[in-house]
Amino acid sequence: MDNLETLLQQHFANLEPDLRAELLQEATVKDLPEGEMVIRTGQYLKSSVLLLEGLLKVSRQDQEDHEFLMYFLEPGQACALSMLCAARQEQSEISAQAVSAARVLLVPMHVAERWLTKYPSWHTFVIGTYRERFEELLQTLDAVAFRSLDERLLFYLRKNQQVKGNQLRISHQQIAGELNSSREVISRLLKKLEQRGVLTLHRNFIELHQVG
Amino acid sequence: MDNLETLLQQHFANLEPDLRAELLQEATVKDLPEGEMVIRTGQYLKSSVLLLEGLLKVSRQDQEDHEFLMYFLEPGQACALSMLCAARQEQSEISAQAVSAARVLLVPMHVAERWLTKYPSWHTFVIGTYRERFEELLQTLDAVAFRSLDERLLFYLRKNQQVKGNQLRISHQQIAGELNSSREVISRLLKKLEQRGVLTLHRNFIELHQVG
DNA sequence: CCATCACAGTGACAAAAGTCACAGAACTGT
DNA sequence: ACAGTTCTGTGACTTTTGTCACTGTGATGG
Repeated sequence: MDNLETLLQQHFANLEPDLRAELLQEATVKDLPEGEMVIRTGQYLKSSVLLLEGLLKVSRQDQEDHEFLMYFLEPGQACALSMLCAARQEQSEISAQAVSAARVLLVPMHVAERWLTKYPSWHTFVIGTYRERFEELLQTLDAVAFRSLDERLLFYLRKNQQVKGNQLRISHQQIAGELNSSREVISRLLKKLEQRGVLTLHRNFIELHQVG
Repeated sequence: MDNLETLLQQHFANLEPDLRAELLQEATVKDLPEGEMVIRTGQYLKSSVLLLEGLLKVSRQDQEDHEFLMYFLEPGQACALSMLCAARQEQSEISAQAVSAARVLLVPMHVAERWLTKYPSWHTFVIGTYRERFEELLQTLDAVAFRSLDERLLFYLRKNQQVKGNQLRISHQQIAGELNSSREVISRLLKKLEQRGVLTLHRNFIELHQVG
């Protein structure tokens, strides 16, 4: 597929050409409609996930109904958690969902491992992925540990803004879920933020104003 | 130093002999008295930290006085965060403190990078370090995000128990700091735990009972 | 056009955690 | 032995967050 090669070149420019070629051979391409789950909690992964197109939302879940937004993945990035689970042959404790229609590459575990020694650029990529996600995670941890819910809400909205723009099509219920809070509380806090002029509330979407 | 080689063999058995030899040449050994900070927030790191002996406490801090226990490092382990900061030439946002007298190896950044391609076992070690710490961090995140303070307190105590044994020499104030709470609250919760028979309170130390 | 449904707003109350004030107990050095 | 310090316990209060109950409102589909 011509299109595929272009995407690879565009978003994975740092990988050496040989590796890109082998990626096309060894990896499975998968197209995901909006809303589809790529990874589910409790699943055993046997592949690493690389994102070619679209937007993925990676979140943490526990036994009960709690879920929790960790970070977004954009094209050219890989899911560190998927590598981690795959490598350990353990159950996934996270889930990934396509926020918008997405196209991913699935690299089988054993291939990914082989490449680590074969291609320096792959190795760098993997290490880089861990590093980036580690930092994201630290930020999230900070927010949860040190900030109160209203600050975290703002943090959450900004994070969404970065990848989705100013118009967020999302319900209060969903937000509550991803911040592990309850709808009523989120409603109240959003109202406050509206009064402060940070955003405007509409039915089923929130309009963020530019930062002053 | 003979002792040093023994320690290396003992705790870093998975590293190939050549690498262990080179470690002795290239890395700086540093002895830390109890309580000493190895890494401070805001510092620029130029080395990765490997632990040979003793116990290190790695915590996160923010601008204000908040601090936050992330995990403990035991001999044979390396600080993933130190690798991360060093590699990025960024300011450290964490701190590491010797809980008991410790001996560490400092591997200069450029050497560590060179080894990544030179020694497969080093490469495996680094990836493994990221993975382990990633998982620890996820656990911590879970605790903070989903658990209430009394559960987190228990989680914290167990974590300490694993590395320090049943007798914890620690004040309520310190605990409060590392859980980002306040002394009074911790005192009260500890009292509850004592009533439940989980532990016994003494001045400046807490005795954990065996898990039933 | 109306029944249904998801979404949003709100008041009242409960629970969890943080803050303030103070007191006593145990250690420390002189 | 005594003063000073650190650690701990506790009651009263506030703030933040969660829960419950109920209302309104727009969308959608027969």
